[in-house]
Amino acid sequence: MNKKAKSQEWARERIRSAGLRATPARIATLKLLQNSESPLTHAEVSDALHNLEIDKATIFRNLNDLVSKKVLRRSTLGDNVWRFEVIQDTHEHDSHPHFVCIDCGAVTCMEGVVLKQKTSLANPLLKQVTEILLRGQCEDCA
Amino acid sequence: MNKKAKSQEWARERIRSAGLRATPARIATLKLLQNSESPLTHAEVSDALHNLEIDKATIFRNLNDLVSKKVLRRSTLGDNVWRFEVIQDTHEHDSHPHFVCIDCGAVTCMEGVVLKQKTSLANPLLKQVTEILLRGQCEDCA
DNA sequence: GTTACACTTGCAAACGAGTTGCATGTAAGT
DNA sequence: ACTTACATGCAACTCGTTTGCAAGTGTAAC
Repeated sequence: MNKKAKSQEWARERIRSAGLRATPARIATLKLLQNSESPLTHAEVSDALHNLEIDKATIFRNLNDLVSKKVLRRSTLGDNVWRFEVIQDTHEHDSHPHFVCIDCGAVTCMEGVVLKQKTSLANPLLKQVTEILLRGQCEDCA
Repeated sequence: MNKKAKSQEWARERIRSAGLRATPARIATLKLLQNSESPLTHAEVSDALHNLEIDKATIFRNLNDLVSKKVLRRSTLGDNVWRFEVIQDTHEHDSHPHFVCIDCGAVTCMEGVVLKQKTSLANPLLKQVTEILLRGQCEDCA
């Protein structure tokens, strides 16, 4: 099996195992994001797949569906535009903080960082934190 | 001078010293944000001041003007909506972490929480963090 | 292979945040 | 009080995103 067919099959399997139907639009979207080095906006995805003539609403729906199935991650750089990237299933992504570069959108995992109370007073809210997100400039963009 | 008049005078002075005219809309906006415990969106400001019947374009312009004059801080909390808060001119006006409820969207400021390295290894990325965002369920939604 | 149905799509219309042009109104220095 | 540069109200507009609905299509079961 050549590379292209492999990527195709990978995308197909990832979508199906998420409980979604492997439609051409979804496969193309996932392949595109998987091969991209940084998160892409809806517009960028739409643009890259223009030859397939997929409706923008469909792309939005697929991106959001894949996000809710934990196949993609959706983040914002502060420009009021969502960006999407494939969640690599190498390790558990819920437990550690993520760092989003506000310039390039790259998301990095920060295993070594943890939250601490400044005072001895326990903050009840801290117990309910499900995600920690740091925003700033990554080394490449600084 | 009573409390209300004091707050009014404070807002007036802060706006004027920023080089802007102290109009009723601006004073009301600044007073509101100063008395608020968490950053507010444009919609929330607009809603709170609805009895003054200030146009939404005016509120947007004022918020942005106050941001560019460094009176307010504008931040995005992951939902693609700008939120505004007064920059306190006390010695430590570092930005503090924000807690966003993933259900109701409520925002809480977490002054007492700080990031720490788990290991002794310094993470160079930490120095470039401009915003810390915690996401989870607030007490009301839990 | 055919069938059947739930899931997807395309289209268009609607939505919400935010911006802009322009005529009118007003804060504040004189 | 007068003047004018700055602010406001209004409406129209942009842009990203969502939604309702009818038509189309994966896919599991035959």
